[in-house]
Amino acid sequence: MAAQSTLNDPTAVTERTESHAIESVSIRSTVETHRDGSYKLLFDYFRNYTKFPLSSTDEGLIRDAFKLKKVRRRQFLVQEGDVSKYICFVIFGALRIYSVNERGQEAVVAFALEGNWMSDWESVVTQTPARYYIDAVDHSEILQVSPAELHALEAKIPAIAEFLRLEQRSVAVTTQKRIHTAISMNAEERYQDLLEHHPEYFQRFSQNMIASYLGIKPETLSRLRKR
Amino acid sequence: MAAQSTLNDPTAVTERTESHAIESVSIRSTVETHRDGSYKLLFDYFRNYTKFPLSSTDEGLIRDAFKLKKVRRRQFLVQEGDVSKYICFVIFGALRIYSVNERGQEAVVAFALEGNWMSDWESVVTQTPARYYIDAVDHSEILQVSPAELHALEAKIPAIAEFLRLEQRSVAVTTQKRIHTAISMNAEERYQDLLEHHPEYFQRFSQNMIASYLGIKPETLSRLRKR
DNA sequence: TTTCATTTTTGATAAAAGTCAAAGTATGGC
DNA sequence: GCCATACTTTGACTTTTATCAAAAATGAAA
Repeated sequence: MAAQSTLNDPTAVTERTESHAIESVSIRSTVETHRDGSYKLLFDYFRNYTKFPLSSTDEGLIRDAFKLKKVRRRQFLVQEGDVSKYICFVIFGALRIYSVNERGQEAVVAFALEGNWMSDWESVVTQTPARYYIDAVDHSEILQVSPAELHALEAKIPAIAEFLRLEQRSVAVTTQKRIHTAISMNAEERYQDLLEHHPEYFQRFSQNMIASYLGIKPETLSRLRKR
Repeated sequence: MAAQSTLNDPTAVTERTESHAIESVSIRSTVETHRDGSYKLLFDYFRNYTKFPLSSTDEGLIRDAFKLKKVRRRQFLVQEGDVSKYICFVIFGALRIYSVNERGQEAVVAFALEGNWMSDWESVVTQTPARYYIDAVDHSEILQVSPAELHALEAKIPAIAEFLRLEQRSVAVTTQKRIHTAISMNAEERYQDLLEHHPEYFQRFSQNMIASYLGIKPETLSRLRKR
């Protein structure tokens, strides 16, 4: 399966991580501070989301496991048929995961912005070929970790173990809400729901992508917006 | 959120647990064997799904944590607004989780048959009022466990810890597939998809419920079936 | 078996969303 | 700043699905 993390249910956490994302963008002039800024967002993420402390030793272990990667706009991280190796944490930029059906129509399953996680879990976990594409909507910087490395960290760092527990729950909560929205609301209601819960998506993603996320055609979204 | 477990991705496991479900039904004449038969399905479930052994001591701990409950047709396990206390494992029968919108329309989020798990995870995990109703579609027998007890078992029994890891993943995989189906397929395609992946639902649930699960009206489902 | 309630089907019509084509509008790469 | 490309909007029309009403079919209880 595919999943964007939304551990941003607790509002306070989201806001803190997002402010750090901005910080990491503003200092990305030198390689060294940039690196630090990138990992700092991740460390703060673990610290804010769980109640466990994170020592500088822990930080070192995390730094070794998570590889920094820069991707340009439209660059693929995963293509359909690949066996996906990594789970991604977005430092800045935006990712999207989507499928393409036999008619060539795209369906956006999830977006990920700064401080969100993104992975084709089914592929990563079961080591089967991905059903989805993951690509960068904007120039982005991400941290990649393999499930094996993450599992190894889990045994050493309680904050990571706790994170994984909460993360999986959060994915389940988020996806279930989306099922509910998809099966019980019409196009207009889904649009209003997205406006309410993810107004930032409208700043960051094209109408085409938003329409695809809502499961409607761009023309229909355009008409909804006119009202 | 709400989630039906579908740890039945590995086909072999599903088939073994389902055969046990039938067994437990056939021996439900005396209280003692019935009890044993019920728990046996759960033990086998843990054994088949993970590679860790389960000692008789472990079985005793599990027996203490999971409470057997019988529910009659249409009986509610959770009502909207309740703070849900338990995670359920279905021994026999069928459960359904659904929402009711302001117009009184129901939307079935998930079904659970023998060997499946059912819970309003959001409510159970965050101790917030449930958005959903869970009720029995048929006379059913279920095992209930609180998240706290399950967490306690996790520390003592590796098979349980492994189960929880895999279970959460599985919920995520299943729900993600459902999102994909919901946003990228039309009514006919969703119907065909359900026929292919869950033909048993058509034996166990009314057309009304199936339609609701597919996000269409009963009249539309009836017309699709005519083809 | 008969009866009553519920579920499913059918038909006519309405509303929602999709399709196709074309005209505007942005915008990112040079 | 310009151009080519991609994105968004608009209009006319089609298809899909919902709605409403009523008739069959089913099935559970007396």
